Amino acid sequence: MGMVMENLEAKNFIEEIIIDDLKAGRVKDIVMRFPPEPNGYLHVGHAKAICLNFMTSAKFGGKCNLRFDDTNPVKEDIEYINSIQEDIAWLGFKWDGLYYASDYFEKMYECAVKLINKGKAYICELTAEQMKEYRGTLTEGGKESPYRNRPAEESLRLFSEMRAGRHADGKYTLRAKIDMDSPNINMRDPIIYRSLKASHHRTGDKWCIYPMYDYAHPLEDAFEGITHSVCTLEFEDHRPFYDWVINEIGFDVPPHQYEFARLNITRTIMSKRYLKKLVDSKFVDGWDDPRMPTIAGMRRRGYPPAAIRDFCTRVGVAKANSEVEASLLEHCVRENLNLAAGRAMAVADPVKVTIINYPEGKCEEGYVDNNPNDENAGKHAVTFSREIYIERDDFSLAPPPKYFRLTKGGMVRLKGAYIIKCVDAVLDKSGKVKELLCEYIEGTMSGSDTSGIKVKGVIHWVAASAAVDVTLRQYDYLLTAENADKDFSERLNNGSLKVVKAKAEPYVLKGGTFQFIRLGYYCADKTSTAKKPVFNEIVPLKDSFKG
RNA sequence: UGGGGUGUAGCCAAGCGGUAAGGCACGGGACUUUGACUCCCGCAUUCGUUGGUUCAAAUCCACCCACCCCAGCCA
Repeated sequence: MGMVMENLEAKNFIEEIIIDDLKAGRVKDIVMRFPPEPNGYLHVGHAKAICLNFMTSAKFGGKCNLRFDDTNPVKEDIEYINSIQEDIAWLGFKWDGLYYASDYFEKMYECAVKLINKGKAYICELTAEQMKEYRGTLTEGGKESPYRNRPAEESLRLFSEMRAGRHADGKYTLRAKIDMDSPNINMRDPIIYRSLKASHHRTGDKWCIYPMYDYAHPLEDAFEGITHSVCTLEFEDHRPFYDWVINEIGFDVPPHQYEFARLNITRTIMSKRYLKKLVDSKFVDGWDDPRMPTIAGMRRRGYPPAAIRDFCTRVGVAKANSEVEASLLEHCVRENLNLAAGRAMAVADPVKVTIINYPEGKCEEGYVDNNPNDENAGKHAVTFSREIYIERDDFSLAPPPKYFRLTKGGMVRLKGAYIIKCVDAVLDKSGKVKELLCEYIEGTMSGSDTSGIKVKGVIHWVAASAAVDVTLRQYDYLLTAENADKDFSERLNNGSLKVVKAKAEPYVLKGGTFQFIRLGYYCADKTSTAKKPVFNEIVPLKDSFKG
């Protein structure tokens, strides 16, 4: 271990802490954990935490557990437990231990009894309103509860009665006895157990008291031998209580909590509460709707897991609140797809082109690389014939300066086939292009071009005879929000889901639903200044290929 | 007016007393059977402000300013 250590460089402050702990001999094996509450699907923000915990522990030869922090049964569900496991696995991580906070309920109860016996916890009868009043304010200390010095025996008795369900919810709470005058509100005798007669998705009706997060979390970490417990910034104020619990119960290898800034992405809703609202109100098809910033949604968009991992690595880990530009995520996706994705041509908004000098019924095959970045990927044939489709915006009646694609009288190369020249455009009564009449240039077939003609533009296309209809969905943007509190519904109604019937070459496309990822030419989007396409390839969505 | 945090380029982010890494974005050029990709080149005389210590400060000290979090029987 020591030898290995010499070569390790810290990439962020968490790693730095770990290296220091290792060097100082404070810990010898690193154990981390990802502890979601199963109350929703995972989103990219979680991906950052997942990557942090799994990658960091792996880097130091340690372990990383998946632990469901299921201490509030009313918000949790088995569906979320399943989806979370799926998503983490899809992201490419394997957890060492799979645990549930609910498995520790008995041990946690015992710890609470220990605290009561030590005189460090008591049963309080203050109502929620009184509790709030007694808690004090940000600037003034609180008042001690009249039940604070209740004898341990009495608290013990009431606590076991709570457990037995003999008291109504809200009647009693178990509180840690610390300091009602603390400037840190979390230390003003926080509640550690509440009565809650709710059926738990795993323990059923066995329990009717549930531990609070602040009390449960340090114990869960300690039980699992977690050495470095990483959470987000808003828990910084909770750390003193975390340490209090660890210290009062006493553990040989005390876990420590460290905090980092959560991920924010421009124009992206990253709050489970809002995402759940989107799902519940049916603004989206579900948690895995491709417009959602969830892991499941991104999976359906065709984002490769490696791209998400790369993104999480590139955003870094620090304590400054920040908002990463969506372009970084998009860059990671494009980069990954460009290297790995197989290519096929599809036309999202087709306009018919007739090659007037090409014989009816004749067809030829051209060959295009399956992946220009991978020599071993091979080629596939594309059929060329008299009637083809090209992208509507690959032709311009009134071309702006430096327009490289098709214009009246201009020439363009059809990728993998001939150079064509547009001789006329047939318009409908509204002035919209209905059909283009073109001529192909003999001797310009891709791969055997002897013409010496150079054209600036190359466009994608599909042959009318060979093309198959597919449903192409262009998800231009994830659901976004400048301000999630304002005009929420209105923005949701402007969702960017566009479903269009499109034509695609039949090579890999067997019909079904596809996400179209554009590769190649300039395609500025409407709301950003990006010149690069957001998408680069055609990737099957879930359940595609079934026609 | 309490406590806990954070301020380095448009956005992230290294830096840990020796004279501002890297990525994204952006600009310019080369290349190109998609204007993408790839490849070059450029992009902070300055690190929230103001003072102080020092031969030397983004790094140490002090003050100030700005922003974020905390008063759930949620996590």
